[in-house]
Amino acid sequence: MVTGDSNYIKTMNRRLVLEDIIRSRSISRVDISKRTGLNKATVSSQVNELIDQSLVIEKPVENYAQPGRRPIILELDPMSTYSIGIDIDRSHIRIMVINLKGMTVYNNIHDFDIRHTDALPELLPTLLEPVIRQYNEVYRPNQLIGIGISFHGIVNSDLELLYSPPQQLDLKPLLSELEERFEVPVHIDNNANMSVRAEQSFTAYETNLYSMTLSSGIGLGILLNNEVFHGFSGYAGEVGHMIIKQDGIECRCGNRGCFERYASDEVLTRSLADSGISLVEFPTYDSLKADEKTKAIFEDYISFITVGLNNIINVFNPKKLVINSTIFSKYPELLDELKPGLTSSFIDYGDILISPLGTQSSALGAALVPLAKFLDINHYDLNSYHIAH
Amino acid sequence: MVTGDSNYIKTMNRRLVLEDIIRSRSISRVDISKRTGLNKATVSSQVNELIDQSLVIEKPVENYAQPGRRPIILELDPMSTYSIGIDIDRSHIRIMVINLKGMTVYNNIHDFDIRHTDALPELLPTLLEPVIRQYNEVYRPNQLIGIGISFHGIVNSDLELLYSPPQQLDLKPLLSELEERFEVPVHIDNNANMSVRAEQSFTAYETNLYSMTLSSGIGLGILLNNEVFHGFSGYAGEVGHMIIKQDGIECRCGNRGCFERYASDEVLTRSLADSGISLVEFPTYDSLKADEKTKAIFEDYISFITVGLNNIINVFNPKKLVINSTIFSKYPELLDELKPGLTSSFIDYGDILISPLGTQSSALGAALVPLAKFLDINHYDLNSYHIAH
DNA sequence: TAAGATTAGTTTATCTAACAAACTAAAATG
DNA sequence: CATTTTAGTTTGTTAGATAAACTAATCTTA
Repeated sequence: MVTGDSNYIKTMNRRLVLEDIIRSRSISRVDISKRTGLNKATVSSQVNELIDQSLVIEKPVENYAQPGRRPIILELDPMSTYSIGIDIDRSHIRIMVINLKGMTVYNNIHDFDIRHTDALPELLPTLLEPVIRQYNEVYRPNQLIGIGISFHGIVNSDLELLYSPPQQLDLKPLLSELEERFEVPVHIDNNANMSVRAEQSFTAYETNLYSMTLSSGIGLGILLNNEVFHGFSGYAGEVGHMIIKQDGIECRCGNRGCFERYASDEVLTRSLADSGISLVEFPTYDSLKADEKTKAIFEDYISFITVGLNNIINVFNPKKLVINSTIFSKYPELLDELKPGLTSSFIDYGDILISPLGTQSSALGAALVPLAKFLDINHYDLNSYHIAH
Repeated sequence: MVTGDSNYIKTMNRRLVLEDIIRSRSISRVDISKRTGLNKATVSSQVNELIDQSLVIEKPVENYAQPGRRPIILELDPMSTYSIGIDIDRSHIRIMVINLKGMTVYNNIHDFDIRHTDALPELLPTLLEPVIRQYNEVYRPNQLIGIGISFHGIVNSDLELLYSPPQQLDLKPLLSELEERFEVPVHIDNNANMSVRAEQSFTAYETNLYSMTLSSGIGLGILLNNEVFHGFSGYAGEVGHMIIKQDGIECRCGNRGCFERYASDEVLTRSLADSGISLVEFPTYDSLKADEKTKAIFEDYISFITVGLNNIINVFNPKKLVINSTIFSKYPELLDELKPGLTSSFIDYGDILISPLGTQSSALGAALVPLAKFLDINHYDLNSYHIAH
């Protein structure tokens, strides 16, 4: 059992200091002391250890006109370490490299076929090898601190991947292959779970945050108390399989009337395609609504999304919820049309946002996991940073 | 901000010790040391303070045949303090008194009419006065440590009660009236939230636990990390207003097709009444299924409950979920008929239980809140105790 | 029944890390 | 150039955890 001793409080206070440096971007020792409530001496000793560990660097302050000794500005050392995030969806593999400050320094997409998922233990090292070789030169040698992988399927507590059409894959061989090859920890999780971490770090910092991801299916990344909520065996957040219509359309899961059979981006795209409309050409929202048929398709889509959101909101009463959807990114007007449907007497929420990270969110979130583990911090609030895409 | 210092670790370790004494019921200092990992000396000093505070008593061990010095058995002092829990539903007020060990020492029901909710600031003191006078004599004087009240409606973060038909009541006058009159803290919450605390303490100890309460409406008490999850403004767990049928039956909340319009105990009871059947006479389940009409009513009920449970399970992936329902208590066979409906490919849960606490759970949970606050502990695991009903 | 074995709980000395207060450092101000 | 101001460091104190040595109390066995 975890007990309280001197080691415990030291780790705890180290975390407070480090989290504050990250959140503030640039901050002096005194200000950390004021903000955290820790004694100046405590902050000094903690900071000096962080500098010894090459995590934090000191910078002289510029344009300072107050009397008194100038503060020494503390920042994360961007040249300290780097982390790799990988997102594996049905047709692509995205590989991202981010530095300690969460800045994207590499971002590349490879074609992939979900049917060849079992080839990943050979494919991934091949793709990663040149990337790692390159960044080991940019940074101090061997400063890769970990790899995070996002899968578009359930990653259960036995480290198995469950995906559609109902199929199961043991991920342990892939993990050990990568961990042995590159000698770093490898973290895996579902894409919605990885996304919500990225949204917390880059979009909207909340200790409790929810990220609804609409693509081929619908998943909800749930962040409670700065931690991804996985449930008892890793199946939490499978909101795509909430039943919103009894005896409705058949779903791959075996039930009928699942939310994702009505409101996923894939379903909408297919409905539009059946009417001869492609969103690739990016028609304006007004032009789409001009056509009676597509107007009806969008209205249906909105009404189903509203039902799902209504259910999620009634369960979680979220302060903030982020929607990650290509359709919503293209047509933010949808959000305004949806909100009037969320006004029943016993419903309440703070804000619903459209993700600015889009399809990059899961790879970004995946890359954040090793960083947070390495730094031993609970949250990684980078909202004050400018993000390089 | 909460920082780590000597005071912090002392409180933390005190909590570990006290929680272990409660969970074990009877335990020696050495065993606490072994179980928590705390040093023997630390446990001794913590325990001695708990004894000084009259929370713990020492007892000689009986029938001990091992060599060596006999352990001194530690237990909570049942005569130390008491707590009051009140449940206010649509037609009754239940008042319970429990001691430090969570044992029920008083349990009484008064008639009440929900339409007179605004009369509570006068009514409650009148009902409580004689109870408190009596128990101040049984225990050391003035050892009431707090009052918890469970309401069958949403208690939001502004301390307002929202209930059906849509109505709003400011609870602050009631709170201050009671706190001034009896000079103890008063805690309020929704009935499902209070219930889930009681289920954790008495039915199934889990750090994450869910309790679905079916009565006039349907609520989900959500316990995450030993804490009731309220969401951003107190509206979390309103699963009764999940929409399970688009354009379905009109609900008091303003939407259509809400879960509780199909699966609440009240709805089933009314459907049966319309067919001339009353459950008060407690017909056997077989006799109910013999009649085609009632059989169909029950099948509908099960199918709707299954949809709601499916949705909750897909969101939370619970290890344990407790159903609190008069119908399920009467006919536990319903649970077996329901489970085959929860077997889709992407669903997983540990166990679904029927509450053994029944209609007492919310008052019990309400009484537990002041105890846990007073003891400054995170969980109150009384599952090893025999409960006196 | 007395010595030895065994286990429970206490006492003592040590250590760690936080803290308060006194200090030094380094700047603007007038 | 003395004064003021603020940042950061050094020093001494304190609380509480720990390990190890101790005392207490009991059973075992010769």
